[in-house]
Amino acid sequence: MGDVRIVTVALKKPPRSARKPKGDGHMRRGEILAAAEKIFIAEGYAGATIRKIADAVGVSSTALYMHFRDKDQILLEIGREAIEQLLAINVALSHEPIDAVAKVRRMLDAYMRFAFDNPNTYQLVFCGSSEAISVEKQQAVSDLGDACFDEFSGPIREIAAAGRLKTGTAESAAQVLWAACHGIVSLVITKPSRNWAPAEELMQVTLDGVLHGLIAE
Amino acid sequence: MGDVRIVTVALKKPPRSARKPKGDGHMRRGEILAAAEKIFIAEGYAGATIRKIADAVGVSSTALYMHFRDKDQILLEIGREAIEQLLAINVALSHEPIDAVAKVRRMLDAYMRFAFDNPNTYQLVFCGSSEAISVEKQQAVSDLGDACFDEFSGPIREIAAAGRLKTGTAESAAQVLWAACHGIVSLVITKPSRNWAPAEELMQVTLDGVLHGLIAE
DNA sequence: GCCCTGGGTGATTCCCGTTTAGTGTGAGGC
DNA sequence: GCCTCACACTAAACGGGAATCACCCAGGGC
Repeated sequence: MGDVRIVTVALKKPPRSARKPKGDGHMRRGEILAAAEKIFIAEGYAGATIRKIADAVGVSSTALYMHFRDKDQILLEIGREAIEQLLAINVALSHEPIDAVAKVRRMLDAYMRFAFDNPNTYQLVFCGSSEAISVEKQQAVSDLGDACFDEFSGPIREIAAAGRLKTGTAESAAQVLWAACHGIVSLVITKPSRNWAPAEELMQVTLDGVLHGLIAE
Repeated sequence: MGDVRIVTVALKKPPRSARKPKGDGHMRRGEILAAAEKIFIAEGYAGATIRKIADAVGVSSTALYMHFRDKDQILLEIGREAIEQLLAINVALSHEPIDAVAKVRRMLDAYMRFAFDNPNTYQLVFCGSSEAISVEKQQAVSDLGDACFDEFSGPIREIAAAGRLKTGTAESAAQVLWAACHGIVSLVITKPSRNWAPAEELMQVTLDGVLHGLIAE
């Protein structure tokens, strides 16, 4: 066979019917993540099955296990990347020269908008979309979540140190503030059929209420 | 086998004419619910499989489909019964001769305690434990949830009518108040490995914060 | 006594995530 | 230029989920 020419052509267009050629290094890994993310965003955790992802990549389902330990690893990797963005936002905000309360408000606002923009990812990471994902599997994502929370609780500790906390400790106040925002976005996401007030209004009422309720002027 | 006596006793039972519409059927349904509830409370949605429930009842898995359309119907029925209790509490509270704000606080307090007492049921009903449960399947449970929310938003409307709402409308305020409580309990339930402040403190800070934040003295 | 009915069953279907055993291929030593 | 070997890849299968099918059988109505 005149292999030389065929090989150069093959680099542009892999043969379809035959076996899919090896992906160069971690290229295949990226392809899998891209396909999985698309399906996951469109159809959620249960809808993103191993076989569907494999078909989208053009590869057998077994091949996914060459690159990821199991299904959860694929989806958690997607979640990890998304939360890195959230963390980046928080880090950026934490360095801005603004009042601690404004910082907290903008962080929580960004958090809620992130949730509304990435509902399936948000559910996966913060609602235990599938209760079956074990703790150690979630470790990488949980650590990032902790990092986000740490960025967030920095300004809260400032506020607490300034004696401006109306109730609770810095820790419980931070947890409650976070939870209030989680509450509204998770409910709106998981129960879209209820007739909610407009998202903007809900976010604003939540922020106003909870900040004025916990933090003194 | 000395079964004769037992049989004769059983024969006395049917008092009504025609085919017995209840008796066996109704009993079996109750048995299934009891077994399912036990397993569901212990092992959650994914852990309560059709086969496990059927084994616990001592019946083939197919038999469950004689009494329930599918698995979700069984578990949603359990959820429905639980929420009826919650609704009863809310109704009772709404008739107490106390201040509207106190009413709201006690309702939300009861709500959070209910969630902590029935974590799996709470997840099933309020966290979309399995995102795959379609809207119309949830109808019965959703209606009860709406009834609870209506009981709760009664006093809120009173408060709004008295001009004591610091921000938002009666509707958005009610949704935000509910969501704040949902947020803290759902996070604590689904992420038990995080180091949370004590549940009592979280509940109190949530209630204090959100009520003072949204409602004027 | 017959027959209809309805709860009950084992086998089956389809899909899921995951595993096993085997195959084609390309890079590297000779 | 050939052989070898590691490895990306595959088909097939496994175990276990939900749900369905065709049948079975005991009892009440006639």
